[in-house]
Amino acid sequence: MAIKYSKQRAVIKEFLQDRKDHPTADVVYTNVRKAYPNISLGTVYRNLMLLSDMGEIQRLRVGDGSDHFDPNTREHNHFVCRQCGDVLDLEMDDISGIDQTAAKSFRGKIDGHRIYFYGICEKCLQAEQQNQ
Amino acid sequence: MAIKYSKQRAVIKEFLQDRKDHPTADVVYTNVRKAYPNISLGTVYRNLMLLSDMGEIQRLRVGDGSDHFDPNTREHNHFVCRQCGDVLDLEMDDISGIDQTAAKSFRGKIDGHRIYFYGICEKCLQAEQQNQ
DNA sequence: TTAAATATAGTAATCGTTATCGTTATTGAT
DNA sequence: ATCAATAACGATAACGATTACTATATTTAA
Repeated sequence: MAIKYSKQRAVIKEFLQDRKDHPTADVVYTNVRKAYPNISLGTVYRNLMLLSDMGEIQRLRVGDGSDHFDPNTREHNHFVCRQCGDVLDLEMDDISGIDQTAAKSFRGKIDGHRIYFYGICEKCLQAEQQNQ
Repeated sequence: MAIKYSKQRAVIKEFLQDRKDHPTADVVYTNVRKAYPNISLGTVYRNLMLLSDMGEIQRLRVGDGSDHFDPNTREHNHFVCRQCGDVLDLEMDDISGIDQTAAKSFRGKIDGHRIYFYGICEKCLQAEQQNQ
């Protein structure tokens, strides 16, 4: 099961690299389709999974019903807007110590975590002010 | 749209209270069915959502494909076992300050977060040792 | 006790994702 | 360059979790 090159996979990865948001499979599909009209949704899913498994991208399950994909595999946190649903990067002071903090009171092996912050994003806050 | 009492909702809530794990809708359904054989899956879903909306229970989207429900609405964190998929409570030192830490470098309004720790639970660790 | 409103069971529909399958593309060896 | 193997493709069906629909039953306040 050696991995072979595919143009489709290259295009999908390239598209992801250029986005600062964290698109869902469907968004990747509709966009990649513009340059590559007969790519199939299954191919998009298969490659997003493959890229995640290879550690070249990150799959985010933010809890809004569909998976989001992040080309940045560095450990970092995310913010989810309750209004528009956008998923944004959230750079912050290092809190990697929380795994140890958690381990203190837990009788299993902790090897990682995911944090999702929720609230209203800058864009929605501004729109809110305009409508008042 | 006032909320009316329903025996089904009471039974669902009661069942949840008695569980220390965090069952999915389907688990709630198959169990509640034993005492209440003709309850419908739709009713279980509707009431779990309703109870979440009313703030009487918590919906957890841990990223394993189905929602889990927690009768404990207090703010606390969770652990997800990579092996058996169990979702466990994880009591730990207060880290509620992370919302402020996150806010420092973010230009939106943060009003909460969810943290999921991942790893191998105690039960699976023990089973692992037995098989060696 | 009755009428309005809400909840139910049963079932169909929807949505995101995964699996299947016959065809096409990549790759390493000739 | 040609070939055979094998991985990837596009199209579409299947799947699992959740939501929507509808006719009937239950709750509730007057």
